[in-house]
Amino acid sequence: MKVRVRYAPSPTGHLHIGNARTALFNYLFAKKHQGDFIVRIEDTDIARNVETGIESQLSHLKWLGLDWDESVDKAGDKGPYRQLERLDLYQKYAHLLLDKGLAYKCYCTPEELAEERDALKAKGYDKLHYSRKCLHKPEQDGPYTIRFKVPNDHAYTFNDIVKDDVTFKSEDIGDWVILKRNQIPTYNFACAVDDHLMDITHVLRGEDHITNTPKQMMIMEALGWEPPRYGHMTLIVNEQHKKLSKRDESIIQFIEQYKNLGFLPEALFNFIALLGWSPKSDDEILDKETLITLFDEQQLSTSPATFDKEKLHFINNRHIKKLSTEALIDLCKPYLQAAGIGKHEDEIWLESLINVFKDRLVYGKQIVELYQNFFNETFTIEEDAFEFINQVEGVKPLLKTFKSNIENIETCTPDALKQAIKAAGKETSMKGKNLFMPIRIATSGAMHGPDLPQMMNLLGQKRLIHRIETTLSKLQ
RNA sequence: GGCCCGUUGGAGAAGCGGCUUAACUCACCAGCCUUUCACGCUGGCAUUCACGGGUUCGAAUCCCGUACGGGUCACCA
Repeated sequence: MKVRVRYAPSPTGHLHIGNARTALFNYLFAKKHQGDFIVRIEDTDIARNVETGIESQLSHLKWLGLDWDESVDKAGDKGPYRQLERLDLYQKYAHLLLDKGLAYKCYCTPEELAEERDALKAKGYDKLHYSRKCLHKPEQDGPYTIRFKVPNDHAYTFNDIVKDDVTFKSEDIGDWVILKRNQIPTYNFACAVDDHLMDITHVLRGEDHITNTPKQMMIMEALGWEPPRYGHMTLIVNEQHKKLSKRDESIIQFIEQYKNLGFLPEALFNFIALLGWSPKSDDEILDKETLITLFDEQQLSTSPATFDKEKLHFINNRHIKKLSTEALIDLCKPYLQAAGIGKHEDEIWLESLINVFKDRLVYGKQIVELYQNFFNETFTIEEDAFEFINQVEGVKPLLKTFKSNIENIETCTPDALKQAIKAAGKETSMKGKNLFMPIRIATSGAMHGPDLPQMMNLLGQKRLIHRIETTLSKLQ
């Protein structure tokens, strides 16, 4: 049987990193097994739907490099792919269950139910299940919901792709609503119906869905359907080991934000694939095609995946280093322009700027920050750098010589600057670390940084001279 | 509280009963390279797998208990 998986977002907001991961693993699984990847829109919460939700979800999936075989914009023969367009289907099956005596109409109001629950809670009960008081109520007028009659004394066991055998007992589940007052299905019901009707063979989703599984299984069973294979991936947690909450400010959570910061889609794809999964290979910098061939659902982790920001930065940096100069310029240019940087400079200047920072650039927008720290008009020397330079024997003659060498340069190029360094070394008999470090510190203020001649060239003669003078005055 | 799940170095993680004197990656440290820095390369960094018991010739790996952490209990998805 052909593998068919689905990613089923609700259009209530932008693409979240957790959802992106679900989508990504379903995609990987489908591609790995030459199956179909379907995107189904679960928009049954009409109060929370956002106008642009669908478009936003789909466009960011696409940006990440996930393409689908069937969805709202790419019809297959199992559509429609939006749940609000399938209401007749859910209603049909809900009434079928009603006819079979496996479900019943409930006339309780939300207020009544809340009261009931509060009363149970007050008595200290753990199970706040519905009382079933409408189970035998005669047919009456007015709004109603349809509740599924959960079988007594039934165990739901499934072999989870990630967690192996998992069992839930029916006594832990109360009769639940399958069709709301507004005749729209609830999530678990619509999901079960659609998974069957769309021939879904495998369901890969977050662990927060694991308690939904028995509910979906009982619908399948009541309707005489074969449930798909389920796999529940561990949650993504933050540094405090809490589930990523959309309000958590410590982590950037939406794909769009990463895109806007100038993260690369292939890097994000790479990073997300490592969230709760690991390849057998040693290398962790992987492209989409490699990830597809390497993917193995047996390698899905059972312990929570910690969102490691450092790792994301590392991975993105590695992908940036792979970029051609042209691609990197395309990435950085908009941020520089927005910050008003380099307006009067030419393409060559831009290219050398980017080449100088390429090695340490984490994401596109960071180029602005790097630029500003680097060209800062108020030149300051870092503490450890000053300590170092201050104890170098003969540092002042060296810097003076170097300064005059620079002043004598006619056309400033990296090569001319390199010669200036060499000459200063020769004239003052300084070499190695004691030659390069003072020059680096006097011109950049730090002990670490990009390639010296390249960087100095970017700074320009005037600024270099000024910085060396500042350093000299501090040295006394 | 009930039910489900997890716990390996500074960090992310591999490990699926003997090949583990615990892989790999990040960070850190050292060496080489480059007359500096960065890159790159090489090496160092858990005698130990939350704790207690058990099974076994043998356990990070299986079982039980404890502690801690998390998820879930809607006419939300």
